[in-house]
Amino acid sequence: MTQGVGDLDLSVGYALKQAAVALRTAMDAGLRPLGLSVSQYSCLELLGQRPGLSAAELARGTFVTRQSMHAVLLGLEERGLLERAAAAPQGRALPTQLTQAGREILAQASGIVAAVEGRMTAALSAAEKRRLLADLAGCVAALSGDREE
Amino acid sequence: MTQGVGDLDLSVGYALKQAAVALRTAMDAGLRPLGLSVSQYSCLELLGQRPGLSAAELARGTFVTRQSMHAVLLGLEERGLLERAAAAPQGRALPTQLTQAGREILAQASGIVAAVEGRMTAALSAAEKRRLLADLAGCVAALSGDREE
DNA sequence: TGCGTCATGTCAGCATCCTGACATAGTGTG
DNA sequence: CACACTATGTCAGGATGCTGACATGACGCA
Repeated sequence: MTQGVGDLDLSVGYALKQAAVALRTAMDAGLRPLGLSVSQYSCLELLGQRPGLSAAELARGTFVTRQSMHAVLLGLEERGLLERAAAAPQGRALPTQLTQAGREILAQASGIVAAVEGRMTAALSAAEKRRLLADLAGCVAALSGDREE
Repeated sequence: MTQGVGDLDLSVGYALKQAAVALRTAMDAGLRPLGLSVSQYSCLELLGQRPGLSAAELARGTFVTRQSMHAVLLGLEERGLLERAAAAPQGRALPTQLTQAGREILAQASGIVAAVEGRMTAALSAAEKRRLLADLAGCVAALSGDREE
């Protein structure tokens, strides 16, 4: 046993990586006119949907480390797209909110990204989309949670 | 119009990114004992299945740029895991091949990665796996090929 | 033959993201 | 109260990947 990976064309992992790269590339190209990176957009989008999140919460929501999110936040704050509380109202977490400029650029970016995602899933019916979502969620759960058995 | 992305939990792109990150993290953890990064493993795996590929072909096969692959090849060559032809037998492409040491470490790495992928897709039947593969391939095709009609 | 185009290898610079580490604030436990 | 533990923000260093650029070799076309 201890068989290898086998034909790459039959590997879910290979296809997953390919799809993720294709999506990231398409988003990057679409967002470039706005001067936003995918990471910056992800941060804005999450913050737009859930105002007041802290840096650590934003990091978990965008699947990066606190340190990476910290750098992203510094850039966005310098551009005036978001504001961070100067002092922590509780604990050490500093709540973050979009500024008016941030909301405006997010609206544009969100439309662009929605178009990209729409193009990506155009060939899928609503039911197929839900199925794909469920499959991906299952893969995530299988990888992150259970450690042996 | 120009609606935004909407609820992230219903976004295929969000789930795709999450799954890709989870897979990469799991592979990274599994390969760390061997001293291999995911990029290095990807290169070795592709080279093992298709010996003699050039750097540019390896780059396309692992979804990175030629420049990134160049750096990966330098590291693997220095470790004695692969050999590159000194001169180009045709054109400028330098064919690359695994050394014996490369084949040995690839065998171990491939087993580890296969186990990770197996864990990821354990909940899926063979038919569901094919369906997921087809869906992902469809997403890639929809994003990469057609530029407006 | 000469020229334009393309693919490849390579160098330089920049952005992103990671691990490791440290200080601080809250919480639980003896 | 003292101590351990966790969560958060932040700094430092290194690894990785990208864009831009340049030179070289192969090919097609006039």
